[in-house]
Amino acid sequence: MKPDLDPGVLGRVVVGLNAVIFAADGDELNVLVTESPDGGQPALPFGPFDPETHRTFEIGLREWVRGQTGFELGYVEQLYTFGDRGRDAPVAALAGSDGARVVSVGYLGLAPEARVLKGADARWVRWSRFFPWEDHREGRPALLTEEIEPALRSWADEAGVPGRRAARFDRVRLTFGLDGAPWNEERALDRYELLYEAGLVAEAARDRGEAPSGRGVGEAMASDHRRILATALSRLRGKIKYRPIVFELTPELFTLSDLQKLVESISGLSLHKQNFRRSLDRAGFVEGTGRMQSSTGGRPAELHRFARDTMRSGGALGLTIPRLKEM
Amino acid sequence: MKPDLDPGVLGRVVVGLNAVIFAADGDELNVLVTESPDGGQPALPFGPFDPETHRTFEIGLREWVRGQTGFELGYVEQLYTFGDRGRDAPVAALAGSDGARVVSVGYLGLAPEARVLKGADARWVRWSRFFPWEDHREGRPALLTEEIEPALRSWADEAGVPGRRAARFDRVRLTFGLDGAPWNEERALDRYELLYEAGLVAEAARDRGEAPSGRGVGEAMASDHRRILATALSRLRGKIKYRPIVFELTPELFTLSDLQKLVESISGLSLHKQNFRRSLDRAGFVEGTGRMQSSTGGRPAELHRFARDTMRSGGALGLTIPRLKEM
DNA sequence: CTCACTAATGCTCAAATCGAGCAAAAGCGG
DNA sequence: CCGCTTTTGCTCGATTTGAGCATTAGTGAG
Repeated sequence: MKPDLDPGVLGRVVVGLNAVIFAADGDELNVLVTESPDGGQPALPFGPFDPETHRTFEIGLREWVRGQTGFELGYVEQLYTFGDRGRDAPVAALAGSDGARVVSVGYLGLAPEARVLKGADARWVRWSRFFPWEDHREGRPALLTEEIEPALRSWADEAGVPGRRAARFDRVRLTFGLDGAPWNEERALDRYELLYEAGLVAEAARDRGEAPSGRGVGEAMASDHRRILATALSRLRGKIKYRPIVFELTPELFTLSDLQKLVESISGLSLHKQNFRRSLDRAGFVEGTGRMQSSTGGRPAELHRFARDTMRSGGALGLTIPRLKEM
Repeated sequence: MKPDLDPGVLGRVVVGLNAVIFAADGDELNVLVTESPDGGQPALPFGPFDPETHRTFEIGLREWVRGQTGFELGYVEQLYTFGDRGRDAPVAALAGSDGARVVSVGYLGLAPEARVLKGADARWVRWSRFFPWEDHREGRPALLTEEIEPALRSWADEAGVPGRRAARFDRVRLTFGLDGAPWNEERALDRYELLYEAGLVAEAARDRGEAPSGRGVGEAMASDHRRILATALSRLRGKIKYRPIVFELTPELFTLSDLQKLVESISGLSLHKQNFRRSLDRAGFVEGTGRMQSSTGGRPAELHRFARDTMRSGGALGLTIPRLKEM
């Protein structure tokens, strides 16, 4: 079990940093994407990690995000490190002529506001363009019931051995909440991976070097960036339940409805208003400011702020998500 | 936002894989450690990642674990990628003479049984050697109340500005569950990091190049391995609550008490027996086999197995932890 | 000026879940 | 056969959830 790590023997590795940067814009959660160099497909912002100048990944990340977009990231958290061989093909140009292996460390970043960007080739878009099946705020999307579910069922049906068939059915049922199983919004990554395996996203055919059969569901991204984005979405959806990180996405002052709309946009669910509020003040997350906001019609709402310090001692550390029954 | 990733310009990076491998042995959860090359301090198994021969990190990991210990890992999951500069000092020898930057991808692996090992320099030890303050099965450890808490309070007290003092107190209170705040077993990593910051673990002085002041709490490990282990413990403690991965650690057949003992050993808590069982069959995780085990005294217990397929549709995907009130 | 409309806020009630404890059942050892 | 131990079954009150009704406070049209 002695390490045998002579760098002279091992192949070259280059480390890159991928950032999934979310920001709220009105009621919607947006993600920062760039136009990919190889034309057409949107990509996640990507920056090199230079071990000579950057003491930590996080410092390197913050630095190039600042340089490229002119803004300061707030909350930052490491997601996952992607190192599969197949994945460097799409970024072969970056690997240099000697074909170094590209390893990407994915990060999740949150910013309170979708600010105008310095560089022209990056823009904010809704996450739902890439995962339309994940937005259940208006009920279960038709795309899911009319296209995805039938396609997944026939994919499960195609499995050879009966045992494999049953296993596939079960997996489909549990990840997509079919036949009475509950929809779990946190499993966005599992769902993307299943769709990839079943060949329903355009990336699947592309990565196998085949011609795309049909359009595929949702908009494709460069390389494995849609998988990274799904990882980020899953992580964010899970984390708001046990850490008060929604407030990294809110402005200083907000109404309770604004906050609810934001949580709904993240989770892709519609929530029960009164119960959402109840859980907020049980946890002691927010405090009223007395100031009112004359809304777009209806009774004015009080402006609240995140109660950084006043957070109730015994209370939960995250939001509970009081889901409405599926319509 | 164009990537500028010319490998010729960037410094050298070497990727290593660190594995935290847990296995149950009787009622106790053990972790696999090796004797560190630089004498004395235990280390986590560490293997090189060779981009030439390994298609994915996971394949590389499984291969060298198989080669070094002769057994096959079951469940494997990526934890975190550690790339801070400071950390290569302790593994400088591994980085080669040209001082390549060492980036370690940490993995969590679970094995159903602490099998005898081929190689002689790796052995199974209880995790609690490294984190004695995390084991609350017999009540809150004396170490915590008699040494750690007072030391942390005086560390908080030392902070200059009053605002910083209050912030430190609050952080101590919430991570260690003081003054009425609840103890959250999942926050093992936060607690280790706080102890490190407060200089209460031996690694803190060592990494600053100082002489160790006092012994430090718990047994120290090489490099930042104790932090990696804390990451793994936190992850495992959290994950058993929403995925049925305890069963990656159980033998094929087990009694419900065995299972409870195992969960207690992982979480460091004692659980309420009847409520633990109730939550088990609400979720539909286990099924009886009819066979009995004549125990060490007392009524014989039925042997159960993990109900892989029968898992109740609507049910939770993980265990609930019906904690006993702190004694 | 009043009334309809809209959204915020306040409150209630039943169902489900959780924490805790009592009691019976089934082997073992003397 | 009796006391000991551990498994197993069951009950009960306290919380926490899910869901809906009612009231309040603005806006804008008639």
